[in-house]
Amino acid sequence: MDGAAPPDPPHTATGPDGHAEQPAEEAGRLDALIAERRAKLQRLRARHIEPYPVGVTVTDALADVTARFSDRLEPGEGSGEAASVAGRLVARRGHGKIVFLLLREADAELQVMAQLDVLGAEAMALVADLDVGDWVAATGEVVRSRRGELSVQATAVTLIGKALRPLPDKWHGLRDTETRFRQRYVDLAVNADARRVFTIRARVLAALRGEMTERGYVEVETPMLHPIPGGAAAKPFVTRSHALDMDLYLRIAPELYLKRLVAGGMPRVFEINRVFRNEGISPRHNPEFTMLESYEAYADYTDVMVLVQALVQRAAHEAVATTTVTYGGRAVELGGPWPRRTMLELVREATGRSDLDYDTSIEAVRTLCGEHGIAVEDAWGTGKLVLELYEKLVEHTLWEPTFVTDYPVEVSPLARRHRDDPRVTERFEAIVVGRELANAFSELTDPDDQRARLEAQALAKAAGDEEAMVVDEDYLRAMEFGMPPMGGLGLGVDRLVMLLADVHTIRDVILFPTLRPE
RNA sequence: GGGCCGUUAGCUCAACGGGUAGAGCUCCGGACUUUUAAUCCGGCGGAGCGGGUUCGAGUCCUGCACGGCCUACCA
Repeated sequence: MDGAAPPDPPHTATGPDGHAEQPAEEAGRLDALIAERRAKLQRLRARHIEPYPVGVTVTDALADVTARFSDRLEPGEGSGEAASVAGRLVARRGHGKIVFLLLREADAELQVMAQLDVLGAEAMALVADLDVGDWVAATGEVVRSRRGELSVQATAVTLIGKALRPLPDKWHGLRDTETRFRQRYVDLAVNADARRVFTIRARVLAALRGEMTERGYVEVETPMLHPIPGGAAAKPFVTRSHALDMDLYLRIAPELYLKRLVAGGMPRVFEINRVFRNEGISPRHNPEFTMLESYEAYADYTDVMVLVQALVQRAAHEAVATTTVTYGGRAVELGGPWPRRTMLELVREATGRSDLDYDTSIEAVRTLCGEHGIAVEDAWGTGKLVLELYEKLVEHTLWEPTFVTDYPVEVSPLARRHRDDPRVTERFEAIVVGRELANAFSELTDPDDQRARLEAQALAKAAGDEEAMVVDEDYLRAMEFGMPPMGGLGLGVDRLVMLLADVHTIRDVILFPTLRPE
């Protein structure tokens, strides 16, 4: 019985290929692809070829070669000029004794021809082991192929960085949003649109810095770690200093430090850098985002309006070469002077209550909010209620650039009271495509008024408003030393990039947006 | 934070009233000295994680994870 081996095992029938001995590999497809490339790596090392060499000599940027020969050479013609280029191998077309390699460096692409009778058998064997995704250098004459493609007729092809993982589909690219954000290196490698957006971002930053610098503003760097969070109404991130044995806050705005600098005698300062707000994450909100803030002595908010227009228009010119941009299929004209509208008149128009004013009884304004389905809180004064009406009814309707001016004092604790109306401040927000792009005011420079406003904020905080400000005694001391009048600005750089790049989520303009770990 | 939706091969996408999941690209082997998503022949590869219902679950229920959208807060 125990010796009666079944003569005809029913489950081991093998096909003509007969791989019955192979244990069922549980490793997935990806592991197999990686194993394949590792095998190539081993073959190279066995031939004493280093797949991760130290720096290589590359004399020509791909973009320079393509530009230099863009309108030269007939199909099949050689230039007699040599080039030494490098890039990522993004496509290969093998024909046995000739192999076409497409290299990409940034947005430039150039074909390399690897030909048996030019390179020799040994080098061709190396070319045969190249994979899409590898970093490759090539040297040779710049020629135009018979079909007219500018090419390097390689006399040497060198692997300069082996890729062990496969790149996504060459045609469909990478679409999965999560992978695009988590593995931005892959997104940038295969999606031209990702490169386009971040090129725009770089140009916007350069344009903003250029305009500010030319206008005589000095770029400064103020603390990211604040003992007291201030300068905006937002929940901060808290961190811990072991050396000081105290909590510190990642800044929610650089505002109060920049104003200290103006008090100290720097009449025009600006800073472009990250701020951090511990609030919700959404297609338009990332916990860390980039702000341009600037302060100019002797200026008021009307001067800042001129500055904002100049900044946005210059950024548009330098990033996308026009001030007429398209956002979500709809045109926006960023050029020309932007209209100025007070918040009150916009709310009057939207509600049809031409008699509405900051003196209107609070009950009447609450009722008005109720009529428009706006939930209100008991602690809100008339100013906050009017702001709610504006934000819910008006802001999203302002497509073309608009300066919305004269915000209520109640919601503007750092802005100077309006010279003609103490109930409102000399503050504006620049609204474009229904979204706030910038916030600015004639800064409050009266230390007594400032103290009163901060103390009101402190009361609100004590009452449970997590975003209310706290009293910053050192900032008040700086004010007491005397401040010149000044105009201040905060401009959301990410949103400006979104506008100019025509993208609709902030994660598309931030290289590594905040995500939960995988 | 709340609601809704999603997760199928390395990538991009399918299919089915619950019955052993298909394609293109990639990849591997072969042919090919001018391709352009090269082509031709052949081949490999898969249900986010965990429970449950069921004779049988990728499909139904449920928990978790991650993501997307809306909403709230905000910029």
